[in-house]
Order: sequence, then structure tokens, then C-alpha cells
Amino acid sequence: MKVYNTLTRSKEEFVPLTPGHVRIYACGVTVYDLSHIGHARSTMVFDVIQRYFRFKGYRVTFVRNFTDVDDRIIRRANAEGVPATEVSERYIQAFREDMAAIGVAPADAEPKATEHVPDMVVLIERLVAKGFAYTVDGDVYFEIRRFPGYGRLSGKNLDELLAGARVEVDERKRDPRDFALWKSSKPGEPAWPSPWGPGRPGWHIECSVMAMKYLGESFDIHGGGEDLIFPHHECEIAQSEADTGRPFARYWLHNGMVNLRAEKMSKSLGNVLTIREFVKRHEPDAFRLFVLGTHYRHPVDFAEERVRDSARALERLTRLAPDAQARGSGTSGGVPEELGGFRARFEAAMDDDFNTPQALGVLFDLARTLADDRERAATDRHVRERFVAGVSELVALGQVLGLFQRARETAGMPAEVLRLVEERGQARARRDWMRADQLRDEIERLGWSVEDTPSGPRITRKSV
RNA sequence: GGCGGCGUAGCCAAGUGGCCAAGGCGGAGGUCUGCAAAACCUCUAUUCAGCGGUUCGAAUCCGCUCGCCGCCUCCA
Repeated sequence: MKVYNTLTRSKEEFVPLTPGHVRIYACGVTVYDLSHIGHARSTMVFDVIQRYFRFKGYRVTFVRNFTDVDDRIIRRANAEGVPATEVSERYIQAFREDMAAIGVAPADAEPKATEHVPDMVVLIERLVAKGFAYTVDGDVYFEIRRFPGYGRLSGKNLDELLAGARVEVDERKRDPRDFALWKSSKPGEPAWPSPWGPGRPGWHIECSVMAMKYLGESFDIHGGGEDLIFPHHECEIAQSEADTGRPFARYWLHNGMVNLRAEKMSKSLGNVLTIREFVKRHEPDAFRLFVLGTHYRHPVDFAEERVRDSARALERLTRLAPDAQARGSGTSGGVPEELGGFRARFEAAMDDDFNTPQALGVLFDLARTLADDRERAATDRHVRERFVAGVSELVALGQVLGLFQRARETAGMPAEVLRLVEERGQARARRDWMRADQLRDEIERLGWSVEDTPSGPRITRKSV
């Protein structure tokens, strides 16, 4: 299996530190507001990576943190006149709901920064003791010059970094590029006790501490959005390795951004679409297909129209079996030999740095074969058996990507719609076509559509 | 300015030296059908931003040009 490692800027053969066990840390969100679809993509990408390792038979320990101490959280809390924890808890809850809505599995551990402050203090103390950090007026800074590897991950040249520094120079720092490990808190800000006085941790230190606490001083994969490469991940490496003297994460994986109107989606640009808003209009699996249709390292331009294309593509897979989306139908007995090639191709694609677009291509190829089988299933027993086994295989492979986790939305179908559908069925039975068409129109008005198939009416929610 | 990436059919998107350049959406034709759909089948890039070069052979390697994006500041 090969993965692209940002550290070496090349695809490398993946070999876990402990045979058979993969340890992954993915940077989560800062919980100061609702998460948007850019967060959704990043989270989903690592969800799929994690799922794929399990599919390959690895034991996986997957950690995704919450940053719940941050300037923006404090600002919001002050604006609302509530404690910071109220803001962060609200959005942690929202994040979990959003992730559940789009089928992202919870991580094995989802630690919060505020629950690990004492551990951070300990690490900072050690960095001070070892001469990598210094104290100024209750703040503690990491002295990047003391860590020779600084800049390696992001490919930054230290001199150029200094020249291009756009941050206002803090005269108290020994070097403008030094970053905060600990910030003394002002009145009204959350504070924790420390040898340097009450304060709160800098952003980067939390991930170092939580990653090492849950995964060990060295672990396999550290992931996040590519916008975190510098300075966040660069600083994590410096802090961690300065202390342990050992390699921190061995493979660094970064996902591309979600753009809206050709620009990176971000709060500061005001071009965000929240997950919450998104799922009102689209099926979760349509989003998954949309996201996985582009390789994770590439940027993806968001457009409603493209999600609708994905929704139509999804139909191609789900129409194969009315129950294709039913949970649990993914377990299959024997897969006929002539279908074996699909799984092999699927794995080959995924083994190559999680090439989900190619893996999806395999799924669509399989779907085409099965569609043809279905047409001929009525008259050929062998073909029928192959079709049934093939659909199981399709569902099984789709589930590796996190697709088909829940039954189609008919569960949320209003009783009214159900009643109209039944009435229409009766009208059709007496060949009262006029009444049947009239009922179909009524159902459409309620936001659902009916299609007649050999096995009965198929009701789906109309998307937008 | 520094670093990194991208430019493949109407749209989206794989492919990074050699069978006919995956797959999806859209489109065209056909089969089927109360109707409408859906489904199914077939077709839809002599060509990979442009120009040079290396090679028996390049979308894939090298150089230049043009266009776009990200990071260098909080950011998934």
C-alpha cells in the first residue's frame, strides 16, 4: 500500500510501526461555530482512510481532537455573555450531529484540548528545561532556532520565512518566528494554573500532547487539511520531537480544500456552506460521492449542480437493488469468479494513495455488469445468482467507502404521501389512469416522486 | 517575493513513458412501456493549456510561455 507523505513529498510504501496496527491522528475542528462542508470533506477523507485500513484487516486506533480553547471561542462567548465552555460544548454537539448526518463514524478517541491542559503544562515545562522554550512575562515561546528540523514539513526556508513574515513583530520574542506554547490570560479569559501564572495553551501544543498521549511518542499517520501544514503541523513536529528526540508522526497526509466560487471556503471570506444547510437539500451519500469523486489531495470546487450530478450517479448504484442501501446487506458468501476482478481492482485503486475516484470507477463498472445481469436474470438462473452475489459485493465495497450506511429516506416519508401512493396503486389497478396521474401530481407537490417499476412503485424524495 | 499544486471531451474527474486516454453527469439513437418516468443497450476526446526538447515511443520526463489556485496570518 502506498501513501503520499507530505514530509517527503512522495508516495511511500506504508509500513506501520507495529505490524498489523495503524495509529492515526487527524486534526479536528475548532468549535466556535457550525462546521461547513470543507470540514466535512476533511473529516470524511480520514473517515474513509480509517475504514479502508480496517477493511484491509488492520487494527486501527483513530484519534480526532476538538480544539475547544481558542480566541474565537472566547470572543463568541463574550459576545453572547456565556462561558466559553458553553460555546464549545454547543458546537461539539453540533459537530457530532452533523457527522452522524453525513455518515462519518466517531473516532476511537475524541479528546478535547481543555481536558489535557495539565499534560500540556508538563510538556512545556520539559521544553523549557531542555532549552527549547523560554518565558516572557507569563508567556512561553518555542525557540525555533533550537530545533534544526523546523521548516522541513512545509518546505520553508527559515531565512525566507523571516523575510516574508507578515505578523507584527513582538519585541519580547527572541525571534519573530518563535511561536507561543503558553499564553498568559487576560481578565475574563479562561485560565489554567501553571508555573508561569494563569494562562491557556497555545494552539499547536494540544495536538502534540493528545496525539502522544493516545498514540505514543511515535505513531503512523497524522492528517489534516493542507492549510494546517504550516504553521500548525510544523510546530507540532518541533515541539514533540524536541522533547522526545524521536520521530513524531511518520506519514503526514493532507487533504485539499473545498472551494466555493473558485476560492477556498472560509469564514473570513464569508463563502461558507454549513453541513446543516447542506443536508437539508441533499442526500448524505450524494455528498460522499461528490467528495470521493475527486482525489483527496486535490482541491474540489463546490457547486450545487455538481452535487446533483453525484446524486444521479448514486442512483446508478442504488437502483440495482431496492435494498442496496439497507445496512447489513453487505455481507456476502461466495463471490462468483467472474466478479472477483472487481474487488481486486478496487483494492488496487485504494492501495494507491486512496484513489477513491478510481475505486468508484470500479464500482460503476461492476454496476454496469450487474444491470445487464438483472435484465437477463428472469430467464437464467446462473445470471440471477451472480446478480444477487454481485449486488452484495457492490454494497460491501461501497460500505468500505462509507456509502450505503442507511436505508433510503423512505423512513421519513409522511403518512400522507404513503396514503396517496396506496390510493394511486388502487386507481391503477382499476385502470383509472386519470385518477392515478392526478394522485401522482399531488404526491409531487408534497416533494416526493413515484415511479412504477415491475416490483411496485418506487418513491423517492425529490432533491431540490 | 518564497514554497507547493493544477490546467485531460459540453461539465466533473482518473490516468504520470508503450494494449482502443477509466468512470460519472449531460447529450444522441435504440429496446421497453396505460401515460410519465425509470431501467437496459449502443454511441459521444486520432487527443490531453500552448510552444520547443529528450526518447524507438509522452497526456505522462525536461525547458519555456500563458492561465488558475493554495500556503507563507486564524483556518479542515
